[in-house]
Amino acid sequence: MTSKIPRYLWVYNTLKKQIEDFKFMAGDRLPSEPELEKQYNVSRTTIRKAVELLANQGYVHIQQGRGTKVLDFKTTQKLQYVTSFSETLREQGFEVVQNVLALETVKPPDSIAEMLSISGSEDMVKLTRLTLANEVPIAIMINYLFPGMVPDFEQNAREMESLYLLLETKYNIFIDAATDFISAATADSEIVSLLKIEKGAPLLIVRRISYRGGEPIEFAELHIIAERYEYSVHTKERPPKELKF
Amino acid sequence: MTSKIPRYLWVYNTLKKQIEDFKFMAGDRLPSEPELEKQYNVSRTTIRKAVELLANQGYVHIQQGRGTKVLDFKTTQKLQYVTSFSETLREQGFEVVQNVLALETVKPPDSIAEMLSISGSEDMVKLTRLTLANEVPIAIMINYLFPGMVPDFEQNAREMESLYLLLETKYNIFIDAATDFISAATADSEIVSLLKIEKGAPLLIVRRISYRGGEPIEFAELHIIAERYEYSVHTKERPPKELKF
DNA sequence: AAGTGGTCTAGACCACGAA
DNA sequence: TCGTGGTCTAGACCACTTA
Repeated sequence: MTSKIPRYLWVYNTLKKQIEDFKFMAGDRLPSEPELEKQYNVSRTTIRKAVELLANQGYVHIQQGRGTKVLDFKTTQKLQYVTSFSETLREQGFEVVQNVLALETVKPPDSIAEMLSISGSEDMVKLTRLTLANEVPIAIMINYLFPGMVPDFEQNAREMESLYLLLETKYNIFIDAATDFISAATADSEIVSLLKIEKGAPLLIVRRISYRGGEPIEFAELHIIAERYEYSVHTKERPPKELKF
Repeated sequence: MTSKIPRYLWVYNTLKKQIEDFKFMAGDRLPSEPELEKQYNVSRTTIRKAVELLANQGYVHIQQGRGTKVLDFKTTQKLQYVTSFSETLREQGFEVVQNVLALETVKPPDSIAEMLSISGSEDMVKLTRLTLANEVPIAIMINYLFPGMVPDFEQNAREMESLYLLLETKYNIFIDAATDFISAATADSEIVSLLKIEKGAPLLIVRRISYRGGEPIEFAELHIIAERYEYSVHTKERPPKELKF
């Protein structure tokens, strides 16, 4: 029964919950690895995998020779993963509505074709939406998708809550990485009328390429009203040592 | 002799080099794990650790039952790690100069004290610099540091190339994580005169908290001319499954 | 059914930090 | 020196994909 999930995940989740419930306080040391072995009755490999996950999520800090320190998990959480814009807003407690402004089939502009490493003569689905949080306009979002990946997209698009959720549930497409290119601009007249802001107001521009298994599967362009939303990103340790050959 | 570095790192670096040298082409499969075991004469654990690293760096994509696919490493590289602004510019081939505009000891503004979870009555070192790339102004950078961590900072600050490099070499401070809060604004008159741009020009605002071992050690605020620099970020897979208890 | 990656064990020895 | 985490082995069995 319990056997559906791997043991290291069970250990990970148990320890994580204890940290979140303050059974371990920030600054405390986690029990040592041999001790955890006994407590959970698993091998050291399994313990280490669980603790490594906790470290990746920012719950603990591992130090050779010293022990594993519990961190203040509220400060360094949940920022390092692929999420959609609307999901992030919802997590922050906003009521999010996405109004579809346009749904077309177009040949992508050269700049986008180049970023996706495609020819540009291939048709793509272009979805333009206005994002409102608590009924206030926040952003214009434009998504480009490959028609072959999303059959009958038009029917589904108009009633979806989140594009990523739709991709996962209806099309079984799971995005596992993304690259964001972040810039800034001032509002031009088209944006002004859609977002109902003054001309010249600052906008955050985010261009995102989403990947599954190393293949680009989506391009998105967000024009965000800077005064109403802030983008946050958590970056982690440097890559492993380079060797000189 | 060779024993200074762990074997999994050696395997990792060897495979990585082969991918970068196109010994394995994008789309190819990496040899299977048992095969790599034989080739490198190490255990499966060691092979798996090396391949896992490659996957984390975006060189390969691992699929259970199917194999490990080599990716186009140029498209998804080197974006997920902590780096300094000036280091990034240098990597892109610019000649970077940082002019120190001011070096003061101040009590941090409430907003910054709050982000760092400190009282605000504690003094901090405030360093204000103008960043030029190929002699063109790019950004204003303001750093707040704890005086206790950087004794004799004034002498070192004026001649450093990169703040992070100085922290590492002189003070043995290694930043291992950072959170960026990214926003946009339009240039006010103070910025206008320093950066020599028109009033109202779009700026990217990046506020960064840097951590070592879960403790905040630095706060930085960048005002970047949006037309001259773009910020990029790579995010990865979602966290492990949550369990319901 | 065969081959791939995923989980797990029991045990060994090494490297680092603190007392 | 002792206790911590870091590396590594040889082997077992499981889960997924493809044929």
